[in-house]
Amino acid sequence: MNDIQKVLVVDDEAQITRVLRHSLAAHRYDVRTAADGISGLETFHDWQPDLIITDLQMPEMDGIEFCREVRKHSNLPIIVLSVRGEEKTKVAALDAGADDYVTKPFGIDELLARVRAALRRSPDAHDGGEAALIDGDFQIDLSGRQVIVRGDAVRLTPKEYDLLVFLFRNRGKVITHRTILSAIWGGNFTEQTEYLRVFVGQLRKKVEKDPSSPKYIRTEPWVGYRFVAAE
Amino acid sequence: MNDIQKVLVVDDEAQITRVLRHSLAAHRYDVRTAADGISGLETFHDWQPDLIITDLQMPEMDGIEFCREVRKHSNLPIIVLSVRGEEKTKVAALDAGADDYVTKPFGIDELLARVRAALRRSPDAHDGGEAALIDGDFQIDLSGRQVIVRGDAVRLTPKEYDLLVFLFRNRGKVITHRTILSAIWGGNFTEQTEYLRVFVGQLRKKVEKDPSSPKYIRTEPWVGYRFVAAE
DNA sequence: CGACCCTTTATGAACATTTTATGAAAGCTT
DNA sequence: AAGCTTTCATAAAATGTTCATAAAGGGTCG
Repeated sequence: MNDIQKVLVVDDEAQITRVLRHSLAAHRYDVRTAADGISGLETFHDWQPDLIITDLQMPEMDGIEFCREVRKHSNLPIIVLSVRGEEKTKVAALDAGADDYVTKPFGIDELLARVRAALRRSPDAHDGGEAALIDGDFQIDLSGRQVIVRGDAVRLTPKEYDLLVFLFRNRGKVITHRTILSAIWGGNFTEQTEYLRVFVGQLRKKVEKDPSSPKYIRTEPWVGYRFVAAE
Repeated sequence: MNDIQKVLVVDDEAQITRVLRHSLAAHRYDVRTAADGISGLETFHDWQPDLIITDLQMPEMDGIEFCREVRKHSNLPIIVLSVRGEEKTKVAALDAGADDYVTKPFGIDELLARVRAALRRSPDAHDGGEAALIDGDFQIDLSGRQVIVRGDAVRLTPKEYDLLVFLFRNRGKVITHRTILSAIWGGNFTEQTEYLRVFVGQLRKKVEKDPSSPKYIRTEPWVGYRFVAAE
């Protein structure tokens, strides 16, 4: 888990997203916004946020449907915003997987407190599961934030760990440099491929038996990297 | 976790407790009520409920103080009810450890949905608060609030004890500084990592055989701490 | 007052991240 | 195939952050 938490705001009203982006950023959250459910889901998959704040009425896909889609892949906290105060809607949203429901207009301090409460309760929400075995030699314990290689626990720095987990979560697929940088370092670092090389190198040294011919973290020339799990 | 979930309702207005008891019981919850914070805490300790619903204004001990007390021993979901709509109060309650805040008057269906949402999110079966053996040298007696190291009882200050118990409850996992601070000191202290260092240092001096190379309370650089129990 | 606990502050050491530099490998062009 | 260009991997310096510890200041309760 990062020290700095990632919040995805999904709303079609630019006014709302602007306010939220500003307030959340001022409180040291890493914020991204999406204008509708479809692009919200995209950002969710690429960026793996720690919390989602979503409007209920949106074009293309409404908030309830959006919750359901997100819940298929993760149980990270979702806070729903809406003007509608009807009880049925609230119940539907909460039962669709939302964790909290805030009616507009809302006080920004209250929302921030609810964000804190939601995050506190789920320190690592998007760790879908407990331990994940890759093969006999290599084991990742998501909930314990621990990596075991050939029996020994390996000490990874935060960025190294984030990188490894991100690669692992997308195992099998090729992931572009851009995508990785955006997910681990944030949207302003998508050109810093040097970082990536350095950290991939360090990871391989700590995790691979023979770092010069890697088994798990393969490089896909001209494109990016691919994490391969023996299965 | 039991099939049937236990809900504790704390409120001094008999009207409210009656309605809640009735509605919750109708949905197959096991319900108990308490009229103030003190007896609420008692029932909490004796009965170990899965969720707490509490009013904010009560005689003896207000809802915020009550949240804090409960949080010292457990992180079960807490839903706060109140007539006061002031934002500051909401923020204070949420930062004191509440998971949700519902303003009266509320629809019973909404409250039930929020109860479902809170319970869905909380994987913690109530952890029995009895004695816990860590290994031959180190023993924590939760119900007796006592710690024994190599045969001798160790005197711990309140914060030291709370910290130790919190680490122990999350043993095996890495816990971030933020999470610990939020749990022990409350939501307004999540940046005071100095506190943490001081208290971890004191704990190690009292509990570890060799404080400079700790066996139980490991530091996970840049992330937090991990409590390791011998197996 | 005095004991005790909690909160601050200060400091050197340990550590992670960012930057820069360099050589090797891979594709493209002619 | 030779030469040019882009990309990859690693090492090592520079920068900034966090750790542990000691010790001082402040509050509280009897």
